Amino acid sequence: MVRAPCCEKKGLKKGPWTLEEDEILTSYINKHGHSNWRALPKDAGLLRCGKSCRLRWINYLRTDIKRGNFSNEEEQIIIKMHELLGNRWSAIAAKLPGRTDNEIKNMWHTHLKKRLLNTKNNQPHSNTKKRVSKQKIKISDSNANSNSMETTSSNCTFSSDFSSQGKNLDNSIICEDPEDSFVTMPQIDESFWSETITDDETNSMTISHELPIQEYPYNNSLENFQNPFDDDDGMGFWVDLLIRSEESTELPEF
DNA sequence: AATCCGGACAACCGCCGCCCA
DNA sequence: ATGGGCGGCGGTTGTCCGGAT
Repeated sequence: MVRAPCCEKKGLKKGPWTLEEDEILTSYINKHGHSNWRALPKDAGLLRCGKSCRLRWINYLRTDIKRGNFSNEEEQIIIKMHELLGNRWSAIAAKLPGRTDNEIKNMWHTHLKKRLLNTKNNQPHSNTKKRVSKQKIKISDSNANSNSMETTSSNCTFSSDFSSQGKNLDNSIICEDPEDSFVTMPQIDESFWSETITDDETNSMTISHELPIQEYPYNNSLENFQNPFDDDDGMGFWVDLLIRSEESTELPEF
């Protein structure tokens, strides 16, 4: 074997990335690409392991990352995809352009899982409101205090994500209820969560698991949700399921 | 004002499968 | 055919921050 040994951890830095490191990584990848993650940190002059660089790039620095709160449509797609695929975050992420598996995984564990749990316990809806957190982007470095940016107008929060090199990766507007910083969510029928799956549909699910993950045209709205799979190839089920459950484009209340 | 606590999310760890020598 | 490196993935942990007390 001629390859270098894996994971030489001596002297490698861990923990939050600094703005300077982000800049180095971004400019290196923009210039040379990332064909070899293991060699990259050494070539770029970073005291990080290749894995750490890869993670930082994929989850944070990539320019095509969509940042900001998940839309209701995105949340519902995650829920439905999770019903079908389980914890296959990367497969779910492949269906949500601009979202990373890590982001979706975090979203699931911090928000969606609890909602589903509450629903399945048949707990009454405590209220009809869902908190919307203000988007606040942090750039982790020694001067972190000065790196958060947030502006608020009367009833909307406009947040800009300034990542490395001052690049604006995403601008997002989070509208809030002007009275109490909550948004009111409509209620939908409990049957939303208990779709009956027929034998035919189950078969379709089984088949779909064996197919390569494909991207479907997701245009930020389920009204624009096109099913590229139809039923011929067995991928139609979950798409149909999503569409059928989307009479309302809002999330249920808990 | 200080402290505590829980939520959110970035980052790390370990495993697995693929690919290459 | 085999063994090891590498990338990718999912689970878990660490850290920060805001709200509550």
